[in-house]
Amino acid sequence: MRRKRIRNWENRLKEEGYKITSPRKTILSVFEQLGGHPNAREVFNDLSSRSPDIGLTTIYRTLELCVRLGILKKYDFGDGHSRYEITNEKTDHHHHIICEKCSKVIEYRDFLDEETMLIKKIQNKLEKKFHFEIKQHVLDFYGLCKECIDKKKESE
Amino acid sequence: MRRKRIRNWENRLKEEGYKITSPRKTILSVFEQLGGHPNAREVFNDLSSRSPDIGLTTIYRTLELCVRLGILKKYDFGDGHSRYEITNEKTDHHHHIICEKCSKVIEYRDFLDEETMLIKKIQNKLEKKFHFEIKQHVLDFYGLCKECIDKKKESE
DNA sequence: TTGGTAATGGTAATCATTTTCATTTAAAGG
DNA sequence: CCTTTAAATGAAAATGATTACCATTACCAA
Repeated sequence: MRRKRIRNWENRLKEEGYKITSPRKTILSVFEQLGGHPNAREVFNDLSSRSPDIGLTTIYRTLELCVRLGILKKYDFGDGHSRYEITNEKTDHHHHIICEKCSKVIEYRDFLDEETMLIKKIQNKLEKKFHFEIKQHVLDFYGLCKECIDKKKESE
Repeated sequence: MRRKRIRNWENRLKEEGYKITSPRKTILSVFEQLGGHPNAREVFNDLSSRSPDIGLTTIYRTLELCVRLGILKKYDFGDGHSRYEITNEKTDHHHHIICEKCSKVIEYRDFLDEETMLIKKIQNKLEKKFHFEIKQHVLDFYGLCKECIDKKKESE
């Protein structure tokens, strides 16, 4: 049984009354094919050969629209570029390990059960204590990746 | 016994061969007195009456220098401004709850024992698996604060 | 007190992101 | 298939945070 590729994001756009345009298809295809956490310019560069007529403005607009509709997730790792990633069951909840030197990002999603429980527990307490309505959390680790550790050793 | 106020940051600067200058004193005093997580412009505005001759450039330079020396910590909550906070025993390790609407930031340092143990465990696992050298982690919660929840209800 | 050097401050530059506006296009209806 | 029309697009200019440059100033060791 062939599984039909359902482009969920097309439905989401239609649901909200947005048009399925050629630039939108092209931009989303980058996320479907490449994965990772590209920023606006990286999407732009990736498209520059295939679709040189898509402007950076449209990329920004499309990315923000998709974030609003939950099609993409937006991350800020503190390197001055907003980064985006397609939302789906597989990538839905995970954390990051970020190299402070070269900005490489690794993601992982094999949480310990203990972790999930602890986060829930903390979240409940915080909601009560501060009257917040907590929607999401970020648990990211920062450090040095293997390559940057090696480079550092060499230069010493 | 009077406890002499030891300005740790003066020592840190001297240790590294940096000078104790009037602008640096003034800028650091903002963090000692106000606390919170001001960004560069907020520091600048706070000083505009007291010390109108300190340039925004110097603020940026001083903040980054202090981050390099560990005198300040730098945060990025994704609202487009880097925010800074003085480092000391009291504020050393904590987490944030950030309102996605108004960008208010609450910090908390409860639940650290449980957290410490779990984080250590996760950290070890990740270091082995990905050959990373993990230096720090961020556990922040995002959602809506009481005021923004109320406002939202009113407007419905 | 003074000389050397780091620090400063104003201005201009940079870089990511947004806004503006004239032109193009998706998609609904005939 | 062919209009119609509002939404979408792209180019260029605007914005806003941060950084670079450079001439001037101010620590601080001698």
